[in-house]
Amino acid sequence: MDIRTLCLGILALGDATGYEIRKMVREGSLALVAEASFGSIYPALAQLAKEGLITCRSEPQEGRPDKKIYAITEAGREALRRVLQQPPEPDRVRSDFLAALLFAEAVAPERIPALLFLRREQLGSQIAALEPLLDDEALTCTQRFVLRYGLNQLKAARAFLEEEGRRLEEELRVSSAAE
Amino acid sequence: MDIRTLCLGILALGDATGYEIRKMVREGSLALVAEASFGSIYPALAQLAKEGLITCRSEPQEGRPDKKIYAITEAGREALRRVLQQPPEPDRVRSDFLAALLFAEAVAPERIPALLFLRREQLGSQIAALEPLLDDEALTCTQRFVLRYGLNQLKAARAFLEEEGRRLEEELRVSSAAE
DNA sequence: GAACACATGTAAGAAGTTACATGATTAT
DNA sequence: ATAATCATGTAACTTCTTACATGTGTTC
Repeated sequence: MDIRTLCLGILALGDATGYEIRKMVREGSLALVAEASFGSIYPALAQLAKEGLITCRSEPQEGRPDKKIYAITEAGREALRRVLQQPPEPDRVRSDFLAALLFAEAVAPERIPALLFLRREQLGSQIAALEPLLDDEALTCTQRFVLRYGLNQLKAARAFLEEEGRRLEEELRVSSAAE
Repeated sequence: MDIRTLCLGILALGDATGYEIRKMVREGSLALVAEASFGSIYPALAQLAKEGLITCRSEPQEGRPDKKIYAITEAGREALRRVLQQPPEPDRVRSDFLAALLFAEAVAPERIPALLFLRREQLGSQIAALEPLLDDEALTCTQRFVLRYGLNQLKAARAFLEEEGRRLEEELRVSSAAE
């Protein structure tokens, strides 16, 4: 899903400014799912507006640039529906942690316990950051579902590391002692 | 982790050609972790060789281009170690499926059951493709760990969809009937 | 008074993908 | 015969990020 479609989809959930879209992508349930920077969001919004898939109204502000509030049009909804008819691509996971584990075994096995520890920490704080979002009463049931899905995945990873991480460390100790 | 480092790491696991690296990234435990196309692998290998982090020996072949077998050097190992000293970045998940779910609620809620179904199918075949790899006796314990980690995540997702997917569909039926 | 939140936008550059170029061998 | 596998490489293109440009208001 490219940034254009992402912006279009977010605007289907409600009117927003570019700034707000960025915030949603960084903090909300959308953060689990996608990424986007200002440098890609603003041009995407301009393009969508030019094509009539969204509209823009300016709200004057003092001491800062006018707020540009974008709203999806019926043509935009239709375009989004067409995209959603396609089966979504498989999720892509890009895990530097797992890659580092694999490579560390070859060149720096002593680094592995630290990698496991760091990841457990990281997962813990991600979970802690996400969990309170569930308390928001305003969530739709699908938003709640997505959040819970994300939490489920993070917790599954943490549980795996708790249970199996020590076992891995043990195996490595044994095999390095055998040399 | 950029493609350069990825190639360097793979060569730390053993000598390989560009073609083989591509295969590992598509099929092995590495497929869970990273992606790379020929268009990025070949230039990366050429660059690494120029910098002395890997070496290249050519093996003549008939009827096809010479096989270029790359091997990591001690300088390469050292460079890789330096990279591994840095804490790895948090995993990035890019899930068009979850995004589609969120957006579908707004513009095409009738599409949600199909999305859930498709994802369950997709997870099933990913799991089925990965599971037999565990039988490979040649896996190092870390490679096995990574594979099992990946399987654990896929199964956690599938279990979540089995249990909670139906509940979501039910909730949506109720709320659409209420209109 | 330093840092962060608000607010938009552009331009240069990084990083990678896709498609092209070439062609034998092997399996279906 | 048609497609897939083996094998390398380049060039054009897409896509996105980072950094710059600008400035006020608010919080620590």
